[in-house]
Amino acid sequence: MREQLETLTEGNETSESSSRNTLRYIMLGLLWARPMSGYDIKQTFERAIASYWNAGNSQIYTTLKNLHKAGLIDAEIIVQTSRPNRKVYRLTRAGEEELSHWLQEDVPERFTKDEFLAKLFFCGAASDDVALAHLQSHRESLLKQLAHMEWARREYGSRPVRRPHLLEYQLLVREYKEAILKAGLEVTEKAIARLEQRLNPQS
Amino acid sequence: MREQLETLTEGNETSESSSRNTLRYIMLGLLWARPMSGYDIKQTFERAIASYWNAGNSQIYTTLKNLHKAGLIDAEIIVQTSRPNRKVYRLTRAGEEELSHWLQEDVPERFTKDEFLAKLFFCGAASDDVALAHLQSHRESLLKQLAHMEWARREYGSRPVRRPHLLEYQLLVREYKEAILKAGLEVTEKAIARLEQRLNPQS
DNA sequence: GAACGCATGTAATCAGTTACATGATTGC
DNA sequence: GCAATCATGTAACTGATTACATGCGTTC
Repeated sequence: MREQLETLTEGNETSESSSRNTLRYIMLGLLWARPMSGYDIKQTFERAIASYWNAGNSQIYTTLKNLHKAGLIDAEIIVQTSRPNRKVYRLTRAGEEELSHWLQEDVPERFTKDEFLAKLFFCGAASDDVALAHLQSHRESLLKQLAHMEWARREYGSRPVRRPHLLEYQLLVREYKEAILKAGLEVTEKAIARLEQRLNPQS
Repeated sequence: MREQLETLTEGNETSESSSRNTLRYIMLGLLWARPMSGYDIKQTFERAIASYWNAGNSQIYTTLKNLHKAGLIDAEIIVQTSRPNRKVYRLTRAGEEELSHWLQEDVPERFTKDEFLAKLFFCGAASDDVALAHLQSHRESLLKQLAHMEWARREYGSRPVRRPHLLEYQLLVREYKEAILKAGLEVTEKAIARLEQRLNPQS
């Protein structure tokens, strides 16, 4: 599909990584913003990132171990008495470079999975009731996501942060995500109205 | 996170599958619409589904083999002279039931990855030029996707099909996808304008 | 004679999910 | 006494990508 010129087979030692592995870079980015433990990272995902990326604890902790082994982050154990100890990680110089390299790289054009649309596409093979139920629960899901963004905006939107310049792009991302959620909601609600009309044409 | 009651450990022979493995079901759905070869399936992905799901040839062919082994599809070899032979698959009764079962199941709430937003989120750690470049190439990508949908509408939108009832939901999916692409485009263009203004404030 | 369309696959690897495992403290 | 929050991980598995492998016919 895309031709790959292999005329220059040598000379690829520059950086030993070329995109993908997005999670690694997201985590580097988070640790650039401030030093954090695996637990903190998980929290940040849930609070601020979950609508376009997420990871389970298992993946987070193994990735932290990898990043540490690769020398991109340093670890420090914070001893606590009435709570389990924390391992707090912070970016090294090499980690900063890796992050900056990723930021400058083009975003690879990979398709975005959407299981809802995939199922809806085939709803003609089921009944309209089934389609309606999916649309309704999708609407609930969208409303929940929008409510969560609203909550996050209040809770974390206007607090002093260590990296103020990050805030601007975080707002942009939120604006983007909110816009597409709302656009999806509109189409969903119109479709629900149409179907309800058809299935239940009283009044 | 979600508790799983294991009080009823027995009794799970009903259907040996419970969601996930979306690709399998998409392929069953496509074969329900009409019998197809792996090659046809790949084409259909590219033409009609690629914006919210896709798969490489390797995955398509191995999945076809699995579905066949599971008795959900039948295979027939179509001998051709001036072209490689084709293996055309069609749904069995068991396959239809599996599909219908999936269609009635709730869509599991899994987050949707978006590498563009993930990178944009951290663009405060780079320069505005970098962010601008990403936004511009994202705009191109959105325009390309919209153009492709336009093309698909003309090419495949108004032709007789074996399963006319499918068409309605396919149109809805297209409408949905188009709406969110346009919403994203709008935000992207506004952000580009803002950045260009800032980086290059002549006139 | 190069590139493209047709047509099918295998092997190795990587990313991501699920299940499992532990344990103290705080609030209801 | 029960659930939630804090806190860190390992092992097994499944889903998805990348690289590799083949080969004929048609069009430029």
